[in-house]
Amino acid sequence: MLDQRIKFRHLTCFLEVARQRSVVKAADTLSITQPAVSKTIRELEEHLDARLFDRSKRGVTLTDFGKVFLRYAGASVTALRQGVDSISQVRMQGGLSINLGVLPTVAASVMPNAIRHFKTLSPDTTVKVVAGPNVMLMGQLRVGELDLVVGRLAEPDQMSGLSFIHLYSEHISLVARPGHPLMADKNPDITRIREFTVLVPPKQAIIHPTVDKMLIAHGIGALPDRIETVSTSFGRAFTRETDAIWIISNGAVASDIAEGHLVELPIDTSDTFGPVGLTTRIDSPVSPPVEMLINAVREEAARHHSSQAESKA
Amino acid sequence: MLDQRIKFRHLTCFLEVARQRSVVKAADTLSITQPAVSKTIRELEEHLDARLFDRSKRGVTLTDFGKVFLRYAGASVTALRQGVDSISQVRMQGGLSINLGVLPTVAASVMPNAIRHFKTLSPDTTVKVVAGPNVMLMGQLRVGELDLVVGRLAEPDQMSGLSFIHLYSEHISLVARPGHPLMADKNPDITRIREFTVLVPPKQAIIHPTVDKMLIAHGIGALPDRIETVSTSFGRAFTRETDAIWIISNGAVASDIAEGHLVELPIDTSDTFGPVGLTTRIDSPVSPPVEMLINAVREEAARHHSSQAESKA
DNA sequence: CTTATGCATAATTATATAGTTATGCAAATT
DNA sequence: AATTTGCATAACTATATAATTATGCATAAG
Repeated sequence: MLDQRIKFRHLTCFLEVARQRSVVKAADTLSITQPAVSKTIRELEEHLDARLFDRSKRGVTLTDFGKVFLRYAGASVTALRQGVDSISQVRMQGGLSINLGVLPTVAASVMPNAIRHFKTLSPDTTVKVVAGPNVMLMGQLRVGELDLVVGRLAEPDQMSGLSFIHLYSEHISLVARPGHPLMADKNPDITRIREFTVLVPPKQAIIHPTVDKMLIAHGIGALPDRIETVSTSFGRAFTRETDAIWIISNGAVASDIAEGHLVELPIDTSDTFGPVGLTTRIDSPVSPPVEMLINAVREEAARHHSSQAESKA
Repeated sequence: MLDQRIKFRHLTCFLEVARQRSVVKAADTLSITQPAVSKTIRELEEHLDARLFDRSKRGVTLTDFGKVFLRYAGASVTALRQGVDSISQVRMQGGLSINLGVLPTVAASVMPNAIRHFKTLSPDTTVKVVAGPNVMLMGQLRVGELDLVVGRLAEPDQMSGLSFIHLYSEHISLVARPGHPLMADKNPDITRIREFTVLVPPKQAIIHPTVDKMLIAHGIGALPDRIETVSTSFGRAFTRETDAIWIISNGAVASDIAEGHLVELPIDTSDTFGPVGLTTRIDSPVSPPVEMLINAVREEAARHHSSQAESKA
């Protein structure tokens, strides 16, 4: 069993000696005497019942046990440090905060419920929801301004240093208002969308290249009358009030389609199928609150997904 | 600063009281008296300079501070537990072990160097390298038989419960022996590959659907003379000795192409571009040794990638 | 061959610890 | 109103702790 007598004093001392490979130097930086360090290490070794260092006459080196233990000791100390820090953060700001980047696909579908659920579990954690061009969000994530970004998997070159957790996959849809002229036919000629204003994702959007490929694959090519927009609220309003066609990730309009506010054009978009999930930094392990949020999002995505499957059946 | 007087006794006691919402019950399961628990909690609160519980007359409840601290305390204790366990594992087996799944793309490119580098950092960790159909590897990863799988991103439906860390992206290549008849032309007609034996990835392979799509896109369709294989060593030998054409992820043959043992057919495979990376379980945080291996693979991939970029320039 | 380095050990000391039993006290239960 | 429940506090005690100084000892350096 875990020896309750182990104190963080032992671990920090151990970490320091391991780092410096020297009892004397460690004693110096810890501002205690050399024998105190020797004794602390010996105590830890006794508690663990394993030798952690090989003592030689020019410093100390980690044993196999020591090398293994080193990582875990570091993790343990880091966790406690974060815990102490979080307490003072709560004291200062009246609560922890999570900074969350949200892309349009999920902004209106899974996220509202996921965050609501998270807030029931952890009401005192402030969740700050940030929207914006994905390039910016990924940049903010990489420098630590965001803890988590939810949306489509970004292009490979933007993913360095980031980790992706898959939630579900979705395709891109072409939608229009109900009763749109193109839908008069049972099987409308898709190339006719050139006759209408088309709302397309702008260059910075994750789905931009995928949309381009799809259009080319259907022999549509450049669209003469196009509006580039990131705003789903604009897109939604504009599409419902005009004859425009909106090319947008399915998640952003799924509820509108389900409720009959928008209709999907019968075009094969299977090659636009792509993963939606959670992106985090790869270094700096996710803190417990962020982990809770991740779990909440995953649960909600699973629920969402299964209910979608039901509604299809 | 982190109060060095905090012992794991404090944390485990705190965790137990939080779990049971009761000082008396916690005292019982910890096999100490109730005042001892009260005192321990009070000590921890003094060390942290924050109240962790609200005391009422029917049990105790966590304060905001306590709720926040709970997660970190749990993480810290878990880490130390794992550390102690690892030491006994080392004692028993003479070393830690990591079970690693490797897909063909990286088996001959990044992984050898990555593992070599890792072994210099952690020579006493046994690395077990497993190859096989990706469906099997992902299954083993999910149940914990593997710690890590390196290769292409699997299909979305296989990724539930798994997390993906992107390393780089690569495309699929069509390769043949140098001096292959198709290469007599400068711009050979790609549909002529139907005249030759073609080695293709089998159904279970990750790249199978992508390859199918690509063939259809180039108007090739079903191949009359095909061999399905996962074995890169077979594929390599067979392709070099016959006029067969081998459809394989670029990474698996990159060095052969560079060294002139194989040549790449000039066919546009840009739509087969796909992410290569590390897949891990999403629950159960990666242990420090696995984390080290992940870092080694990432470094090696970065090096590999930059040297490839150089060789292109 | 001497000196310096680096760690271990011993002796010592004030303080902290980790429990214990006994008791108190307020709210909830009967 | 009496009792039970659940926690806090106090007083006490045997150990354990966390340092210290002084000293020893083997190796590496000069």
